[in-house]
Amino acid sequence: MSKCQQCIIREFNTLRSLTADELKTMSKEKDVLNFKKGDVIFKEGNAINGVYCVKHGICKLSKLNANGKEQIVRFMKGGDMLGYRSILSDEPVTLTVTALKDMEACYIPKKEILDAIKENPKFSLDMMKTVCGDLRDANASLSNMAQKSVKERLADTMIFLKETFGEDKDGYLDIVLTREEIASVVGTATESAIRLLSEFKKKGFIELTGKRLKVIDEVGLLKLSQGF
Amino acid sequence: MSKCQQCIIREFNTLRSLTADELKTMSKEKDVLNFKKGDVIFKEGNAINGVYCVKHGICKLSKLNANGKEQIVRFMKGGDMLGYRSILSDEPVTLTVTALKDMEACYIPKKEILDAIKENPKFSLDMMKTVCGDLRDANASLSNMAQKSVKERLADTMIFLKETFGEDKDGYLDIVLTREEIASVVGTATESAIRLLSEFKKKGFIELTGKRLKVIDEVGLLKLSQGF
DNA sequence: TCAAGTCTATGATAAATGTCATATAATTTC
DNA sequence: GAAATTATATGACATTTATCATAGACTTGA
Repeated sequence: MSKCQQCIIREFNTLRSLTADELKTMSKEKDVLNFKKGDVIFKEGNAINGVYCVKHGICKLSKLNANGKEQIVRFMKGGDMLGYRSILSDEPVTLTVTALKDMEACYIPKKEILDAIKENPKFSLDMMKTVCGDLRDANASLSNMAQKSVKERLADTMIFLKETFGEDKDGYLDIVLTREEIASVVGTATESAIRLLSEFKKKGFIELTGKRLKVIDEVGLLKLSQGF
Repeated sequence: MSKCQQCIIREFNTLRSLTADELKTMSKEKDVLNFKKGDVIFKEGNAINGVYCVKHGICKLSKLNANGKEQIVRFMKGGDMLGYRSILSDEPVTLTVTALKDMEACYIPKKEILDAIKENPKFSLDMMKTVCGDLRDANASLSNMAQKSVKERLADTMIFLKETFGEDKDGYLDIVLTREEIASVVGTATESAIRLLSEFKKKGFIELTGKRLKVIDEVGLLKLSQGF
């Protein structure tokens, strides 16, 4: 079984603040889980008893609204911690998490995290920074969602996906989404997203090959996202 | 000078987890500040070196977007803590805070808060719960903003204002907002907000007397907010 | 491999929302 | 308290966005 102490991904998240001893106990208590593309890791309303430390893969965090439509609230990838909000606030999860690529994640029981918070102020503060960062981003998204047009938001999304997930050797985004999922990030109807993607392609901002997507003119997209 | 130990408001926020000793030091270090309606407490981009524990009054937290429009992200009232995100993540503030009513708030230097986090795990965990709660709310707002119509969001806002700020003896909401501010909460144009308020009034959901606002049919508004 | 299902694309149209113009009401300032 | 400013209200219209319909492309599974 892999040891947390040797896990590289740990350097990218709050677990970096743990002591060697704490890591050892965590390593003993953790489970290594695998998920296939499409697997649901947990669902809105579920009670979970641990956090998931993502090693590889990508997942989406979404909320189902009254009329059955999915709103993607954010993505997570290697290094991110899933479910910490629920654990920390001792509430059921409020988002559904679905794998978008095959994933490997370590399940760390609640107790380990809460103990570490009690014992290790550095970890505690680091954890707070993570939540605070998420909160800052959520507020920024809220403001954008409220005030930008669909076109501007789609441009934002293209840039965000490139910056967050990078490109493969051919320059295509290293994340594959359906048009419906793109629409659900942007907060619009699938048809509207499709239409605007075609427009972006026509204007030379992006390239489309099936579901594969390449950002060609990031500066242009940036300008567009700011309303020019 | 008032003592934190005897402050009732403290019972409503994370400071309730502090020990008597911690409260004593905090009391010594804090400043009591007063703000008039309209005063800006801090601005997007400012560096602050402490948090504000609100005793009385109401303020709005907003973000200015590229085209100069204000987006109200949330409100705070007695018991809430302002600026903690910036302190915890050691970043400038990302929101502008403006008093909507005369306010009294205690300014607590950063050091006191960070020390308490290091020393007192209960406070630390309580603090985390607060941030996590804010994050949950922000995600929910994001999803609503993306998927609900302006009319639905306005209905939500009316209910939210009633639940959060209550009513005076005449049944009017205990918060006074301009139409522009209402629009800025909902995320729409001022004229659209005005039009829909008139419609709500005509349909008997609310009563309008100048800026004073009364919710008459909360159930009706709730149904409307869910798309009926 | 083909049939069924899903996804993407696009036109036509409807509905929602924003913008501009204008008028009146309320508030502020001198 | 009158003039100036700001806030509210509403009409007319433009623009954006959603919805419905249809068709072809792509996947998937028997």
